[in-house]
Amino acid sequence: MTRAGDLLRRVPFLAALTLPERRALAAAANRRRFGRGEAIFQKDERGESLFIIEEGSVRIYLPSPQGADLTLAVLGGGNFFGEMALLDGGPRSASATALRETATLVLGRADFTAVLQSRPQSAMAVLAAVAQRLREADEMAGDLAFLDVGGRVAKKLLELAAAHGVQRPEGTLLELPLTQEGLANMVGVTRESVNRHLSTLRRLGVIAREGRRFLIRDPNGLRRYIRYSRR
Amino acid sequence: MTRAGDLLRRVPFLAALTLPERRALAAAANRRRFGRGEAIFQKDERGESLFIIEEGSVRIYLPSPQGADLTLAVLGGGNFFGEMALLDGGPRSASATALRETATLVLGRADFTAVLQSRPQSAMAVLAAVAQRLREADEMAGDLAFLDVGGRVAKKLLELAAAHGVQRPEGTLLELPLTQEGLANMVGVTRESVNRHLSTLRRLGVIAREGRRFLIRDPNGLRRYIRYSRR
DNA sequence: GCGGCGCTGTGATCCAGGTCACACTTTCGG
DNA sequence: CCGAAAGTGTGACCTGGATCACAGCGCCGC
Repeated sequence: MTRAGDLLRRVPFLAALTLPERRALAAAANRRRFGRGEAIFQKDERGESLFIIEEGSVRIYLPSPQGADLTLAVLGGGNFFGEMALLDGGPRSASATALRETATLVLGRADFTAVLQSRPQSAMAVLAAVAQRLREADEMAGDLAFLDVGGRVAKKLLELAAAHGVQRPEGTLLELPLTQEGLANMVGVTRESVNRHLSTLRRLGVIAREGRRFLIRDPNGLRRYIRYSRR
Repeated sequence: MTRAGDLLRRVPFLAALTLPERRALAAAANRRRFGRGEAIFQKDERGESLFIIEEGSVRIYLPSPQGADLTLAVLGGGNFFGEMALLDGGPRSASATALRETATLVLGRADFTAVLQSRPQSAMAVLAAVAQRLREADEMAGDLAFLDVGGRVAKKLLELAAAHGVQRPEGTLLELPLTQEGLANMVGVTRESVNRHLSTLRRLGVIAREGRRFLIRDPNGLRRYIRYSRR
């Protein structure tokens, strides 16, 4: 219980609650753990719960009728997801799976809405978070429409660097181990195309491989690689 | 003022306000009119206001560094826009222009947040609306990643039919006059490609031109035309 | 320490759709 | 009512990226 209380204080939209309120919420919530690769929910299911990530990481994606799918977001500890079905009453708009061993707190609709209704600050924080996500979604659509594959790959690498980068003397190292297939799903192309662009970027000395992670030697090289070729 | 009061009652997220509150809000708001084609705001500007459409219609779009741009939404009377910059404090995430003579009510940040903070119902309604938009944005990204041009065109026609369609004995007529260029900007392709797909759809007897509008003879034909070819 | 499986790298091929160029038609303002 | 401007239809061409098909490679588990 104490652990959960601690967690909840670090979730922005619950920060406004008093300690007893957070305790009560933690008591009301269920905990669920998911193994690496385990599905949390599927697009189009009905959904009545909000998930808060205690520990681990979760991939939110649109499944494609064909094999491949499109990764919309990868979320880590302190983040929440699954709110959309609760807010607008529709079915789940995307699928979610755990990328590794992940622990979550699960809030039912009633508890979630109760918080939003009683705490204007919480509602504002959720509003800010959802607006932020909408912003990112629109940007993604723009990238798909305007950038060619090379540009999308380069831009995604920069984003990942900003989110998960660690400074090193030789450049920025991307923490999270990422397969080319994974990157391909983030930018909506085939693995082979990603491979070819990474090869040329490597040849240009812009990036390098460090085991299963990427080292970004020259961020400006990446920026220059973003060409608004299409339309 | 009375007019504005009437309008405000029809805006979902303000429905919870009492009449005097709506009057006060209408008094606090400015009114602005925009001519056909006039810019309302530009992407990346700072924005401190929310717009409520009294009458007219507004196109929200991402400008492309090259000429073409991507239309994210076309909004009509009773809708609001410009909320994102207010909610998350960022710059305008897209540009907006009036498609025809349009009258708006403009709410400053303070008035908007005051309503959200004092009326849980209003906050919930805005939350639902924003969630809805996020849903649509994600779907758009999925369409750009998964559908070929023909599929995107067909799907967009179906959406437009649902939103602006009028039943006719021969099929569904799309109210809003729409140029091929306009349609191309909605699905992120060139005007020429749209033209070719429309031609084959017409040849198939699925759609027909009725002056500047479209007549959809066979919605199922459109549905069949949506192929998840890519990836 | 070795066998296998998941990842990476790359060539060959094909085609959807972008680009350019131009003629025809409709619409609308003066 | 006429002329310009906006919108439509189509051909020729070219190219980015998908698809298919393997060949190394390295990491992991037994």
